[in-house]
Amino acid sequence: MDIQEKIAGEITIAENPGETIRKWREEFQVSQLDLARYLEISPSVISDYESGRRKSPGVTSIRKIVNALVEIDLKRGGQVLRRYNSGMPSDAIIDISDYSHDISLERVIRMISGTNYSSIGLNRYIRGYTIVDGIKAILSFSYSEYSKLYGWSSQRIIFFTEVKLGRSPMIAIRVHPLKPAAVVYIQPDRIDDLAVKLADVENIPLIVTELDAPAISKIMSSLK
Amino acid sequence: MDIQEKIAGEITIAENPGETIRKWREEFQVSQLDLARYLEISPSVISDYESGRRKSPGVTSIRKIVNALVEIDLKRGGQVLRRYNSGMPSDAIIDISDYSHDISLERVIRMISGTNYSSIGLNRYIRGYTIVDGIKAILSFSYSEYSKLYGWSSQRIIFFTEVKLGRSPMIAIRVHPLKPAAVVYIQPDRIDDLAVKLADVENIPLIVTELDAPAISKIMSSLK
DNA sequence: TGCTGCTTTCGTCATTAAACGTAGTGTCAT
DNA sequence: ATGACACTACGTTTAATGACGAAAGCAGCA
Repeated sequence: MDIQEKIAGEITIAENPGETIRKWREEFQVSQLDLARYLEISPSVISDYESGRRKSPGVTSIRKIVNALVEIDLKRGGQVLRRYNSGMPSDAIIDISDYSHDISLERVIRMISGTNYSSIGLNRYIRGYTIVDGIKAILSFSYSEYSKLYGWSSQRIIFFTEVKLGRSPMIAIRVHPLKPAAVVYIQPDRIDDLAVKLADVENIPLIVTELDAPAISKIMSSLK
Repeated sequence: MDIQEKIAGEITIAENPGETIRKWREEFQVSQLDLARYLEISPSVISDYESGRRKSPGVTSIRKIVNALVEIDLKRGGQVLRRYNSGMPSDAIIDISDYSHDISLERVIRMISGTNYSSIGLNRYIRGYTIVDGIKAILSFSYSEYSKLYGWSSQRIIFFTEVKLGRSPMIAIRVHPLKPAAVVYIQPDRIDDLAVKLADVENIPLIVTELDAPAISKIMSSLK
């Protein structure tokens, strides 16, 4: 989920959408005038929204306003965005890609010679994959950056390298709202009971493979 | 952030809001007819939205629709909501309380004979504390339930029992948006390097105490 | 075959959002 | 005080929303 959706959602659900628009405009430190100039409309329009004369703004207006705030901030160097989004893409993500259609999880697991440690079945479909360095991700990702693991669809496999007991990755998944379709540990030292238990609770298959990350990357990117 | 805002945000930002409305209506397994009946409007209105004849629905319409979907699901027992929100209150929280004013962290750590394992100073203040069973919390809390650890203020100490290496609790904190003022491990087996590193990165003092949970509970509740 | 339930399409109408522009208030630095 | 800037208030226009209801297209199914 990106920041635009978060702001738009807040505005839409708020008792008073206008006030919420104002809150975010001020948060971004954009004057009504600047916003109006950017959108090439009259400043009074912004005032009308915020004061509540326009009681139920349409999604197009909201989208325009929210996008404008974000884009203005980006032009200024993205200072505000960084507070919410903080950080740049890191080197924790080794490979990430999305497919344009469903791919059978069972087939993928067969191709990477995976062993299922959980009691969750493999008859589901994925639309993307992410290969991530477990330790680096934990150390370098802030909360909101975890959503980067999910690319365009949360219906995906996440591969973790640098796994010792396998607890950390499953706990990160447990605590985070987005859940992958499957988790694969790449050459882990061993698999802790808690990791398996968490996988079962979350209804996420927990797979182990002895192939290495480059090999997996090659296989996954060649699919379809 | 609750689910209504998430859905509303998605609808608003989507290229095609109507399709996104449909997606969520189907996700909730509500027919256009049921939704229309609940909102006491004609089914054709829903169809008009979803088909895109109404290109820029206002926030009131969206709010009504989103709330209706959630309320209908609740009436049916909240099956879909649980997938996103999952879980009931648990017995993982041993004690939780809030103070009506600031209390010096340094003083608290002295009273519980704590040792600071991190390089973060103790000159800060807390407004509450939570004592939680680390394992049970991880197993029974869904994402949104983690906020229960924070009571009224996130300016608080969180005590964890049942700690082995001390990685899991810090990872949970790392991944979650709310951050406590300090973390205390109650009689851990040992302290892993990664736990300390995470505490430093998060700027949260990581303390260890050899007192047991009931003793801590007594001390913390007697404060002021 | 015909019924029932779900959905779509469309013509129509009242209301209101979306925009303008002008006029006006308040607050600063100069 | 004289701009410059940020915002508010309001009257006005037009295009679109929000709603209806009727008709008709598809399913499944007894």
